[in-house]
Amino acid sequence: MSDRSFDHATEAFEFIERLDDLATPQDIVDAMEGSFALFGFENFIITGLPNPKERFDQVVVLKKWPAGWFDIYAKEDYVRADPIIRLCRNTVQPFEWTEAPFDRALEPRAAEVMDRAADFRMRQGFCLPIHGINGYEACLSMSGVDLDLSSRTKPALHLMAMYAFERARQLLSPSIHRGPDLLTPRERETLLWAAAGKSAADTGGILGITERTVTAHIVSACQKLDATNKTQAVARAMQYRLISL
Amino acid sequence: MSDRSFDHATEAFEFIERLDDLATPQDIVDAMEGSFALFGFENFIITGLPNPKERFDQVVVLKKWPAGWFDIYAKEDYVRADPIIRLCRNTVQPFEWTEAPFDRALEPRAAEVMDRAADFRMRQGFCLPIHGINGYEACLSMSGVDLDLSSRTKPALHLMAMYAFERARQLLSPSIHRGPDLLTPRERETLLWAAAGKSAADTGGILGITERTVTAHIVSACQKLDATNKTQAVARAMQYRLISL
DNA sequence: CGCCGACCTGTAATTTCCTACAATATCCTT
DNA sequence: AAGGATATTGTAGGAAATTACAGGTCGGCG
Repeated sequence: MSDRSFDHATEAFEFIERLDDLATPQDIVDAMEGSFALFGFENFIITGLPNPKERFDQVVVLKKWPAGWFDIYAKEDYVRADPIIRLCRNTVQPFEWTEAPFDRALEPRAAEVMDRAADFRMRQGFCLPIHGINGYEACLSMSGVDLDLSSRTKPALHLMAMYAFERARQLLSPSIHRGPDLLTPRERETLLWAAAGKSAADTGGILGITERTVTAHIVSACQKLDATNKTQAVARAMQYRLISL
Repeated sequence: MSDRSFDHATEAFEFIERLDDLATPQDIVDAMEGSFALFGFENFIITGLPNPKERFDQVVVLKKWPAGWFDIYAKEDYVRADPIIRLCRNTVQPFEWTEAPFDRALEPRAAEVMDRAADFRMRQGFCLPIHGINGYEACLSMSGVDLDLSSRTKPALHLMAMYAFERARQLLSPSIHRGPDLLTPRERETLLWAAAGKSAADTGGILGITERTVTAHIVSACQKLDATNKTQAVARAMQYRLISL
């Protein structure tokens, strides 16, 4: 789309100025809908990263998604398979949906979510990972059929998205308390030593407790993280940033 | 500061476009100097966060600072006392220097660094914390005597600073590309399944090879990653971004 | 061609992990 | 005072991982 005629730079900065006057989350959704539409976007969502015990709908901040698609996405738990979400955790820069890699043969669920999204007019997309003080926080993913994505418009969208998210955070701040408290301190500690290559006996010696107790904490963490063993528990804890090396 | 006549929005986006053509870190410094001067800034620095064992000068990425001030700042180790740096670690949003709190009575070193900076024409400032995948990464702090800081110009500066940092990162870190060769495809693959909670036997079934062979790959990866066991190997591989979930 | 590295497989001994069964103590909240 | 979460420890057996031995094919490169 090259024949759209509006000044994306001016639009972006005016959008940001308007944000301060918005009083409710719905106002932000409306403002985003209007401004993003100029770039060809029909849908968007601002969502956090659900840990294994959270449901997708618990971490969604704002959204304008096609009726039905959200229900399907939540019901099928597509957030666990979505290659967009995965790339979000691993990059800082905004990216187009086409840049999120997945293997159709090895990851049928990934292919499924992308294909079904396309059925809801979410064919192309642009995604903006949002990183905070403790790393990955959220992403703003927007999509449509005929997008205006160029090296000139992307920074404008980037800027708009950042400030929209920040405004949403301000308005919703009391309700965004998402939890580093999934794991207890002991569970984090034992996982941390496990990630450092220590056996349960080693960790017991380090922490001054029995090997058996260490195992108990690891097992408890495994249950909370929905992991089948220590290795997966460590991987999950790192993935969800419950521990950091 | 209010009667400057240039279009900050256009300037910001043109600055970003120019960044792609810059080939050396010095080019970026020159470009930043020119564009930031339009807003009244005379000095700026992009610096990482030094851990207790690192010296300040080891983590500076780019800088245009007054002659002498950098030496003083490094020699006095002011980075440990600087209230700007402290606030940087604790906030995501850009802020003015005046917003960084410190207690003149309780923190004489903090007062000292701010006072001495002012002697070098660094009286007012604007600071942008940069958070990456693993949390706090760096900050871009810029300063001058007579700044153009309004709710209209701040987002422009914010945008320019972000993209300038990202461009500098691209130019300065071949370390982003280091790595994918460390592990062989099989080693990555086996670690990936291990991170997914699969046993060696499971992975063997998935990959169509023997449990013994899977173990061999894991052991090989452990040696390369200097890990004592599978769990640590997975943690290291994730830490160094050799595998991603 | 010979060397090297990736890839593949085998046996066997030892260590570590995982699970299932309990049980006690503390702290905090209702 | 009761209930719940956290932290602690025990026994014991089967599953898995780790280590150490040894050997095979294949493709690229000097």
